[in-house]
This record gives sequence, structure tokens and C-alpha cells, in this order.
Amino acid sequence: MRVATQARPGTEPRVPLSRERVLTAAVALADEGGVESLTMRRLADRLGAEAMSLYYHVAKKEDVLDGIAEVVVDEINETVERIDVPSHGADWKKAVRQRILAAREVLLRHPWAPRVLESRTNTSPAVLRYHDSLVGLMRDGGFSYDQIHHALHALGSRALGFSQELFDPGGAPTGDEAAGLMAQLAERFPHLVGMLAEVAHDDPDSTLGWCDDQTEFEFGLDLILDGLDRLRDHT
Amino acid sequence: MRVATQARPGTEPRVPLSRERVLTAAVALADEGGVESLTMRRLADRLGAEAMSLYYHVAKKEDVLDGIAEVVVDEINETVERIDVPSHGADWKKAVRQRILAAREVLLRHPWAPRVLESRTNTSPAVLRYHDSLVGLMRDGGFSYDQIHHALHALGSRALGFSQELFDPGGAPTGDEAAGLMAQLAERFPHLVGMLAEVAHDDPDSTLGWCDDQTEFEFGLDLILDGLDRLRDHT
DNA sequence: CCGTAAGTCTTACAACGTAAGGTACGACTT
DNA sequence: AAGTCGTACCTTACGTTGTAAGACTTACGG
Repeated sequence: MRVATQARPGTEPRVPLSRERVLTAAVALADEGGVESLTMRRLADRLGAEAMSLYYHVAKKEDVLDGIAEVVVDEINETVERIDVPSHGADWKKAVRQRILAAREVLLRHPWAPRVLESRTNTSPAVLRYHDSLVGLMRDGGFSYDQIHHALHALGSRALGFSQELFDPGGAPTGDEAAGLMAQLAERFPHLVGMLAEVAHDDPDSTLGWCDDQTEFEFGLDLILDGLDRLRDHT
Repeated sequence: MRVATQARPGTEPRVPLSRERVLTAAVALADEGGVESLTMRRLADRLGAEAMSLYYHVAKKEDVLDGIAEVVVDEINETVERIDVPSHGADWKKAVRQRILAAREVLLRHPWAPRVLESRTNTSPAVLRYHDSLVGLMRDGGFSYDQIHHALHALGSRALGFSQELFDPGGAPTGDEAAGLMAQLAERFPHLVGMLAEVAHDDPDSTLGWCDDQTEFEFGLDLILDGLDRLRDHT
């Protein structure tokens, strides 16, 4: 009854599916609409296939999430391994710092990634590889394994380039709204509002228009790194 | 056609639903089976009602999540406000430390809470209250608002008593499995495995049976706090 | 030409969040 | 006493999700 051997009209050379193609499409989908928009059917649609066809290349949806997490960390590893700065002695800090900030840049291109990474229960090889090289750098810097072990815990998620609040705050109040809201909050949270007032004063064009995430991130990072460096000297 | 005015057999005095009852049940459900086991139908079941009845007291499921997040932070605030240690001058650190560790203890009783808290997009009054009192403590300690602003960013989620990996790692390999796995990993991740070996050596009864989360958490916390304290002296 | 395997599609189902509307009942009017 | 109304709860139904079971299609080696 079919006029052609292919059910799909027009498009002749069917590109075969593959785990890689599925994961790449999944990453693209998440980049565009966030993880919540990543469904098996939409994913299949984008690949010109049916939902159930994906299951030949992927075990379950969790597998897809594992996959896209790994894709991102691979991207981080590629970026990070291109960096080649000396890490011996006191230089360790610069090396680690640069790595972490590079990783962060990759993650800023995939805002959904931190949440997905956190939700992975099984540590992927890519993440292991990333941490392994970090350990190597700190070894070069003269740390003991024990110290490094503590350091990784201290860095926590920061080691992979994100700490928290990597999402955009969405609808922040503006102008008059902010003023009214502020007055209302001042009673209940005097310290907080006082702080906000001062901070906003120092940086006039950001009336509750939030902080410079980048500097905040770097401040926290440097604080921890300096602390670790001091620990290193005192041994 | 009904034999009684109540459709439910036996149980006479129907306890009326309420937002509070719903949220309490939701917390209990999450405590038992994690957030993923928290569905509107199961929640209703536990309350002896139908799913749609909940929507009279709660706007949508997101509202339930907002609600249970707030319940937990309220619990933290109650715990934390019972603490009354001096926070003037150099004592600020002890005070903050004790608070954060107390918050952490509450969260350990609700392992699902960190993830839910992170996923809340609108900051709840309870969280504001918690941070506000933290700011107050640090004010007593002599910090400037600007410094405190940075400090809160640096502490990040740690301020609320959790950093990451607050979940139990699930199925860690044991005994022989661990040894074989180790050998296999040693090739690809020499530094990591070296570190693990040493760490396991120092603490013999934990053959890859993971770290003492508590000490790790306290180490990272103290590192940041010490760094902040130094910052304070140098002004 | 016919199997056989790999890859894709069809159909179906249970579980989910929730929209729309119905039912019970106490409180208040008249 | 009879009618009205708001509050609280239930029934039914719909669309969306992940995925199990199995039928179809295609490429290829005998």
C-alpha cells in the first residue's frame, strides 16, 4: 500500500541512530529548554525517530542523564587538558585555579549540568579523570595525599567549577517594586537589608539586580585555596 | 443509596485536612521514601483522602515542595535559635560554627531536603530568617556588611549546614570486589588510587568504606572560617 | 531466495499532575 | 421551616510521562 519503501516522505538517506547521536541531541535539547524539557518523545522527534527506538541505544532515561552528564564532563576535560601551566611548588595554586575556572566556563554553557551532575549517583569515569588530574596538580604542589583528600572535600562541587546558584534568579523585582519590597522586608530582616543597601550603594547600577557571580565565585575559591596553601606551609 | 452519611466505613470522626497536615504528611513521606516517592496520590492516601482534595489546601505540587522545604528550615531555625552563645569579637566564629553544625544535624534527619532546597527558585522567609541571624552574628563579630556579603557567598550551601554528598553512596564495593576494582582503576587514575590507598591505610577499618563525612565537613568549614577571620584582622 | 540478526516502529499500560464539575453539610438568611 | 451559600471533599477525565511486549523492516551471508 505504501508508495515508497520508506514510510517517511522525502528524506531519503536515513541517518542511523547511535548512543552518541542520542546523547548529542539530548544535550542540545537540554541546552535549549532545560532538563525538564528533555523527554524521550521529544528527543526521538528531534532525531526523526520514535521514542521506543531510543531504547535500542540507551537503557533507560537515567542512562540518558548519565550520558549527557558525561558528555559535559568530557567537554570540561578536553578544555582543561589543553591548559598547560607549570604546577610545581607554589605554582600549584595558579594551575588549579585556572583549571577550575575553565571548567566553570564550560558549565556556564550548560546551565542544567550542575543539577544533573549532582543527581548522578554513580561517579562517571570522566569525573574521576577530572579529579585525578587535580590530585596530580596538587601532588606537584607538594601536598600529601591526605591533605589533598581533605582539599577535595573542602572544594566540594567547587572543584568542578560550580558552587551553587548557577541558575539565573529569574524574575527579580525592579525599581519601585524593589523599594516597596525592601521597606517591607526591613522590619523582619534588618541585617540582611542593611547589607543589601550597602552592597547596592557600592555598585549603584545594581539595585537588587544581583551580584557579580563571577567575582563571588572567585572570592570563595581563593579563600579556600589560600587556606589550603597556608596549611601546606605549616607542615 | 448510601447506608450511612459517610462514605468511609467505620472511621467516624473525619480529621479535617489543612495545609499544615498536608505538609507534615509530605515531610513524613519524603523522610521514609525520598522525594521521588512523594506523589499527590500517595500523599492523599496517607491522609485518608483523595488526591484532588489536597488541592483545596495547596496550589500545586510545587507548592507542596515549597512547603516541606520551609518546614525543614523552620525546624532548623527553631533548633538554632535555642543556641545562645556570645558572638562578640573573636567569639563570632564559635557562634557561627555551632549554628551551622546544628543546622546540619537537622538536615541529616531529612536527607532529601538539600536537593529540594536547592531546587526552590523562590527564597522562603525561613531561609531569609536563617541568613539574617547569621549576618547578625557576624556583625557582632566586627565584620563589615560587604565582608559578610562575600562570606555568605563563600559559605554557599554550607551556611545552611550542607555542602554536597549528603546522600549515602548506596552500594559501595566491599572486600575482594574493592581490591579488584582498585587494581583496574590504578592504571587510569594513579593519583586518585594512591590517595585512596593512603587514606585507607591511616584509617584501616574503612577499606573504601568511605570517609567520615562529619570530619570532612568540619574541616572544610573551618578552613573557610579561618580564612574569613584572617580577612577580618587585616582591615 | 531464504533465514537471521540488527534496528525501528506500533500498540499498550500504569503512574503522574491537575482541570472541571459534582456532592455533602453547616451556617445564615427570610 | 425552607431556601441559599460557602467550605470541604470526591469523581471522573485528560494529557503527558517512562517503558514493556511484540510486530515490522532492512541488510546480508548462505
